[in-house]
Formats: sequence, structure tokens, C-alpha cells
Amino acid sequence: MSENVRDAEAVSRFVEAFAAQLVEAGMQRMPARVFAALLSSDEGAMSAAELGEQLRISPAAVSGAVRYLAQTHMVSREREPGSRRERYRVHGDQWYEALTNREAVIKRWEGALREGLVSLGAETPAGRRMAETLAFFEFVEGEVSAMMERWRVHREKTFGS
Amino acid sequence: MSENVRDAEAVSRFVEAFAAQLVEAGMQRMPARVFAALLSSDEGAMSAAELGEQLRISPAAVSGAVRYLAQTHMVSREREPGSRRERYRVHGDQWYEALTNREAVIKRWEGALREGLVSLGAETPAGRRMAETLAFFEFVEGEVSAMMERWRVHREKTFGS
DNA sequence: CGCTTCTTTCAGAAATTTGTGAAGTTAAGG
DNA sequence: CCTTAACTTCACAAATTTCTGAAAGAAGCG
Repeated sequence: MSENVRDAEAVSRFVEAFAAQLVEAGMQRMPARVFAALLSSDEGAMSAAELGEQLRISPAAVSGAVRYLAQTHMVSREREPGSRRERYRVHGDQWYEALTNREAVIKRWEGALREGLVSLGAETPAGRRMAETLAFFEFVEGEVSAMMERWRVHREKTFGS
Repeated sequence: MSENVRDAEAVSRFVEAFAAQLVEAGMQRMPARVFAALLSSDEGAMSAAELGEQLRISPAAVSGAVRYLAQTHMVSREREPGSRRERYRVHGDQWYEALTNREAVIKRWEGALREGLVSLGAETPAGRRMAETLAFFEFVEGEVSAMMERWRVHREKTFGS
């Protein structure tokens, strides 16, 4: 066993373990597996064919998974110059910012809460509870962007540019 | 239409709309609906029978939903004194702290990442990427508790004790 | 104790979700 | 243009999840 050949089985174990956690947190199985595979690849990028082979899934499954991941900004698509092959890349920093972009989710929660507030009346006990919940989300929303700013600083210090 | 009778249809609209958002964010349907119903109730608490009637679901469905919600600390169970009826309550402040308890989720992600780091080797490109990811989660974990502290202060100011 | 009321468990029917093969679309490269 | 490689879409089979009715299990109260 050569030392610089990645241990395919160790990689696979990680991919499946990490994907399982993502699934448990609500992500669909295929996007989770594809994402984990990209995260653990040395280049941080793979082609559809490579993904299909490593994960033993059909091109259709790869296609569906990467579409989802691209839409949610967890990976970006790149065209390999001079080829119709595409590569899917996890951008070291971009992806966890995307994770934080549950902001979109929070926004929709806020929308639903605001409507409820209107139709139930702000002066009812239920209305007051919902107003406080809404305030919490608004607070969090503001805090998150400040936190990401601090992270960038912290990251710079720890990992260099 | 009397003014102090809650408009059942408006409540229902809110419940279903808010629950739909929770579902979209990964929560199961019944827990989401039950939770939304509790949130929009004036008392912030309902019995199993009331939940079943309002949501048009079986006792079995209520039972499953509240078990999940109790496990994840989104609601607490209370025994109605002198009765075998139970009430399920959303504690104004307790529940969104529970939401923040995605911390448990993050902890498990960290676990998977650490294992991957070991088996892939910290000195590989993939290893470095995972180390940075891990550092991000560790950073977030610390920030979240500080944020909740600030929220409590902010809440005090805005809503009184 | 036994009756009654409420809750939980469980097996299964129904609905939904998931992943595939196959056909369809696009675009590079001769 | 035509060929061919790469990706996407779609209909369907399989697997999984969800919710229910029915039966069993607790716990108050007489």
C-alpha cells in the first residue's frame, strides 16, 4: 500500500459518517453524500463521473444532488475549459457562510409570524408570545452577520490569509 | 361573531403556514403542526384532546408529536392536578433556547469531522480543509452562548421582566 | 379493587420520497 | 454538420415514512 494513495475505505467511512449527520440535521441523503465527498476530496472539487463512481450512484442522482447544492450555495459549478465536463467545488469559506444562510429560512419564519401577529391581534396573549418570538429571530439575524465578521478575523489569525 | 372568540380559521391559517415553514426547515410534519398550535394558543398550553381536535389528527399522532417535542425540549409536559389529563406547554423563553440547541447537532458534526481528520491525515489538503471547517464550528459554538446572553439582556430591556 | 378516562404502543394501509434506467438535450471537436 | 461526451429530465418501481384504528397500559377516584 503506497503512502500517497488515499485510503479509499477511510475516505468512504468519513463520507458516510459525515453525511449521516447532515441527513439527521434535515438534509436529503444524496446532497449530503455528495457534499461530504467533495469536502473530503484533496482538490475540493470533483466531476460528476467521479462522484458517481465513488458514491456508487447514477448520473441522475448526481445531477439532482448538485443542483440542490448549487441552489443553496453549498458548492459552485465550474466548467472545465475545453471540455463539456463540469466540476463541482466546495469553496473553503463560501460554504459555511451558506450554512449560516439559514437566514433565508429565518426570514420566512419571520414572515409567517408577522402574518399570524396581524390576524391574531398583537394585544392577545398569543399575539404577545409571537411578538417576542419574532423579536428573537430579528435579534439573531443581526447577530449572525456580526458573528461571521468576527469569524473572518479569527480565521485570518489562525490560518493566515 | 363575538369579538373575544378567537377566529378559529385565522388561527388555523397561521398554524398551517408556520408549520409549513418548520417542515421546510427539516422538522417532521406533526411535531411542527402541534408546536405551531401551542405557540398560537392563548395559554401557550393545550391538552392532547384539544390538539387532536384542532388539528384533526388521531390521539396516536398527538402522542408521537409531543414525545418528539418533549425530547427536543421544545415543549414541556405538565400534569393537570387531579386528572390524568396532560398539558403540553411552550415556555415563552425556553423554546427558542432549545432551537439554539442545534448545539447538540453541531457537536456531532464536530465528532465526525475529527474522526475524518484523523483518518485522512491533518497534513493532506483535504485534512486542512476539514480542520478549518472544524475550527469554524468550534468558533460558532462559543459565540452562540455569548449571543444568548446578549439576547436575555435585550429581551429584558424590550419586554420587561 | 374495579371503573373510567387518558395516553401509549403497534401493525399495517396509504402517501410520499428516493433513486434508477432510458430517452432527451446541449455543446465540443472534428 | 455530424458525432459523441456530458449532463438533465422524466416516468416509474422500490423503499421509506407517516398516520391511523385498535388494543393495551397507566392512573385517578369511588
